[in-house]
Amino acid sequence: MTDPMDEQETPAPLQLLPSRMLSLVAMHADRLVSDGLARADARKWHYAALVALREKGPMSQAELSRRTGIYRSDLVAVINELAERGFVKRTPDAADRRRNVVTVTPQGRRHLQRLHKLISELQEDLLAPLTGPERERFTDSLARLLSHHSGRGTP
Amino acid sequence: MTDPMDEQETPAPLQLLPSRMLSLVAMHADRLVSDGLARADARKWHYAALVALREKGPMSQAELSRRTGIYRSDLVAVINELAERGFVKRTPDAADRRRNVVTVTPQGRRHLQRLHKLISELQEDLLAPLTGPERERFTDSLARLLSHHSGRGTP
DNA sequence: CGTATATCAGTTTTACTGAGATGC
DNA sequence: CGCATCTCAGTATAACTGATATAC
Repeated sequence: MTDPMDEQETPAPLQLLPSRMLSLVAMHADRLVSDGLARADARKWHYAALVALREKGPMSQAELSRRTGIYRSDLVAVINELAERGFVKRTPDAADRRRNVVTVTPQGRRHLQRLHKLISELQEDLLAPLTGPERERFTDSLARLLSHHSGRGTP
Repeated sequence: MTDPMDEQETPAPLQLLPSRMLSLVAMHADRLVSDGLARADARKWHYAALVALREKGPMSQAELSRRTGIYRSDLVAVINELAERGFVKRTPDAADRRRNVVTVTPQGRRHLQRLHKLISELQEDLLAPLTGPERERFTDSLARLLSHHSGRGTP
């Protein structure tokens, strides 16, 4: 009493759809990273903000928001958290008094070093089942997909 | 006046972290698929449910929930939507009157065919920038990552 | 004036939890 | 009785929107 009507093309088993696998793997990756960062009392946006500040130097919150993709409104909380922990300093911009300039402190720099190490290990864990060359091809493909689907760089 | 303290390892530009790229590409894939399905008046879970029913034949909602990963509570709405459109039928199970048996209708089967075609095209769009062999390697890597990080099959 | 900034408050979305009614 | 099923109602999280005050 199985289904008597087997027509033309059989839908792929759900699990094998690239879009679905991407979504699931991304979820796992996300949990991996979030949990890892949580153990270091950090969140993804903490890392994103610190990296951006480290790359480009001190900048306003609006600027930081644009660079990291964190919403201007949510950025407030992120900076609060980083400031509470002494990793960044928020100082009014003398030149444009609407702005706060966000600066990484020495402790923030040390913290970023730790996070960077942590994150590297987590990427390692994430890609564990792939060989070296496979990882390169995989991340290269990801980069190509990303730039193709987001018109350019930071979405 | 750039930052005078450049220590050891430079954190990778955020955009190039595999975990981050995965997340972004997955988001794009998700929008692609969701939007595509929306144009066919469908949602991802509709497809998932129909595929599972097509694969295994009629089953109870609890069973369907387990197979698709849709939460028992959310499944109700999914089945409602599919039933409204005449794609599935919900009938009490005579053998176990707690259960509803969900069956795909002929229209449901046709609908699934359409969705299947649509989804295939969308996968095509998703992987457009990759060559044939690259796609194979990419999806193969995804599958390996998935099975590695979810202990097995459906999470 | 129109535009940008920082902040706060609120919505929307979706995964997820809890509890009740029914039946095994 | 304990356990499973279906259902509804509600929480939690995070992305996202809107509005306000201030300054350019």
